[in-house]
Amino acid sequence: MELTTATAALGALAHETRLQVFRLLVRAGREGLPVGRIAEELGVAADGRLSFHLKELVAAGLAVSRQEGRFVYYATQYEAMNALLQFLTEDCCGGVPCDAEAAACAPAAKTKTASRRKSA
Amino acid sequence: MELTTATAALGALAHETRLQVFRLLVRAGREGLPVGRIAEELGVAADGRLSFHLKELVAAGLAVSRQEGRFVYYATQYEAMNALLQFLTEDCCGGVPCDAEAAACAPAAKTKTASRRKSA
DNA sequence: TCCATATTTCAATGATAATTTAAATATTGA
DNA sequence: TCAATATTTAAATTATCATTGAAATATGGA
Repeated sequence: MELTTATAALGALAHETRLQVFRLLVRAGREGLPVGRIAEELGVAADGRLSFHLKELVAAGLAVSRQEGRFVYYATQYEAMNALLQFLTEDCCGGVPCDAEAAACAPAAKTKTASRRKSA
Repeated sequence: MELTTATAALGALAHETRLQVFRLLVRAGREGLPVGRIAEELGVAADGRLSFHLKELVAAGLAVSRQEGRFVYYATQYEAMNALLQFLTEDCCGGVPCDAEAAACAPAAKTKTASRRKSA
């Protein structure tokens, strides 16, 4: 992962509403949630503001959207999330064994591939 | 971890210089690095700008500083880092087994305690 | 086709964060 | 105590981001 990409992703998460949305979507799994449902769960309005924040998450690569009927679903891009977490902890403590583990979260519905990496 | 705390931490990381500093410190381990060395490693000036960014990391709880002789050392606050990563992946996929693992990195020099959490 | 629901877009304003420049503080050794 | 190294602080400018308010687009059902 590139520095610029990581910075953009972190910037997208550095906002209370977006962070709440992101965490909600992480919980929601690969199928995601429609905008109205996101708004409802977080107790915010489904207006231009939320739309703006959702777009920011997509622009940063942390989420994807798809239209389904008259609803637009947003879902976590788990690969990007994992790459970001790994980027942050990379070569922790200079490679000396220190219980470092790359964070990983992949939705069971889609794949059951173990995400444990070689701990180097 | 609280939403506000996490947002602040992510905001601190959402800057190219600070992100580079953070990753450098993660690699450096608990003893950390003096400011001049950080500047040298990253190829940036050890000026007010770097000082400002270092302070931001400390303010966000992601780093700590200590004076040693005429040098000021900065080091990763691993506990905060781990808490943040855990916060981001919390209840991934609604608790359904999906290879979710809380990220963890603790410097070997200080503790060898396994940081693997119950994967729920 | 017309209305209602769902979501997005845009332009303007207001709020925050980063860089610059310059001066200040702290520690060590001569 | 003077000079040198190491790092921080502050005020002003510039750049970037978020909110507001209102209009626009899209889909499905009556």
